Amino acid sequence: MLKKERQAYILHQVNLHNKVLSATLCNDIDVSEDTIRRDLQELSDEGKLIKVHGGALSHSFNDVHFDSGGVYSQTHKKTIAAKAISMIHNGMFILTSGGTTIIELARFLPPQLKATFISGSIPVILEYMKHPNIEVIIIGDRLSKNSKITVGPEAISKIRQVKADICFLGINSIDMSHGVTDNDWEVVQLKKAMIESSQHVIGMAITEKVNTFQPIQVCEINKIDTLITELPPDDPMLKPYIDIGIKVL
Amino acid sequence: MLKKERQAYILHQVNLHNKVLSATLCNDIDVSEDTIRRDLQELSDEGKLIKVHGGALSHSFNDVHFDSGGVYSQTHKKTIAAKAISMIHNGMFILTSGGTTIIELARFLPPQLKATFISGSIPVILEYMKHPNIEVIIIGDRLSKNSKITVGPEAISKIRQVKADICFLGINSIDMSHGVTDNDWEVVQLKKAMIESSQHVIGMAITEKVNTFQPIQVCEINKIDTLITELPPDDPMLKPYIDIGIKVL
DNA sequence: AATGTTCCTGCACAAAAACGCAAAAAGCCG
DNA sequence: CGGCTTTTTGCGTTTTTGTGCAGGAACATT
Repeated sequence: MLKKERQAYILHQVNLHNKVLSATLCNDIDVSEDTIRRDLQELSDEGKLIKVHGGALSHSFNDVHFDSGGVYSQTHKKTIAAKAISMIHNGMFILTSGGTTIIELARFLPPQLKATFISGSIPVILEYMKHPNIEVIIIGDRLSKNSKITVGPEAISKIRQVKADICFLGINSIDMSHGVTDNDWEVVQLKKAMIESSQHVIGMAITEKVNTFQPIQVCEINKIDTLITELPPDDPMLKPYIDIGIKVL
Repeated sequence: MLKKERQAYILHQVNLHNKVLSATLCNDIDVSEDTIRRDLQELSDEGKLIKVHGGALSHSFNDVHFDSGGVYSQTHKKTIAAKAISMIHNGMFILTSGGTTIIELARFLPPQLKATFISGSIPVILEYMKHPNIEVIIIGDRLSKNSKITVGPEAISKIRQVKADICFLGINSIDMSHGVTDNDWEVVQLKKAMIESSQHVIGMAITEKVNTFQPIQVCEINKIDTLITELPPDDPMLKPYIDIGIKVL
């Protein structure tokens, strides 16, 4: 069998089944595994497929690209994400809500981290999918098209079954008297459940959102254990929060 | 034998078998390998064939034709999606598996359609999200990084709780004796549950996948109510399926 | 940490291609 | 016909290409 012929066969198989094992291939065609590996290497160099340990993947199925769009205040959110990541350790169970801040968090998780992330937010899950080591648990239920997160009683009951080590909450509004507030009733229900199911609650907010409030309350201010903003912890704006015992990063 | 005559013969052979070995040729015609090689070189320069180490290939054989977007056999898959859409009506509950064929289906749902789609496949859900009117229910559980679909007992039990009107199944392999088969154990478990929970099971497969099989069985052939391929229903390849009572579109 | 896979590197060997050269064949023309 | 050029072909030698094998590194899984 000619080399090109063989490579065409391999490509065909990959495109047909989205993945292919080198062991299977060297069995199908009658050549050594080295040859298969070299073929996969070449095809991979040509960008026809993605070579992985033990075989290859189709290129088309693999890269799901989604418009994250221009993220508002992205540099601030990256600062926040970096601080948040310092609180994550191997083996943790971590609940995360939705929101662009959480997406940034998901995007910058260190590659060697091994932990379990639980979420119902599709954009966040997309970022988790790119990570090589973390385990991802998806909360199922009805998909809310606005917030791109699963909402409903089923989702809430699933969250209640979890006892997470920490919970990262993207915060839309927070102030001393109203606590954490938001404007989507269904999302608020979810966040409430997440807070109840976590030993440690971490709020993440850019300072534009600090000291503002919205119609629906997520929780009292004292439910938040740690607050992360893009400012240094000694900024006067954050002092009231520190004074009532919230840890500020 | 004249040169022109010889080259015509070579071309004929290439077009007939899609490939040709220079060793075979110099045996058939009685000339040295150098001559054959020179002929192949000339024909290759004229673009009549593709010269490779050890012989030559027909041009059609070599180039795997991708359509726009990089999805393999996309036009076929669009044909299939169009046929599948004709089976969907307002108000239906619809279970869908994963796979590129289903993604095409999701992408081309008519905008005015109002129905409920249930799925655990992230790429498919992304397409559903863009639709203005449909309701989307997400099956939760552990996310399998390979197949980008939620798998596990929780997902299966959720599917069991559903009684869907129809189920669209992306099929990896189907043949008369092995039924529907696949190569990922966890995905197979899901598909089994989907079949049990649906009143009408529709298999979607490009014909390259018809009459092939893989290690793990999803279901017997008779569990499939309707089979959709890119071919017209009267194609002889599909006759055996019609004969055992499967509706073919 | 321990184990079995899979991967990469360098090597050897065989098959095929490229190159140069010369002989043979064909064409051209007086 | 004979002499000339041009084309085509075959043969040896050198290079390149394709393939398999062994040993150690990297990887995944327990």
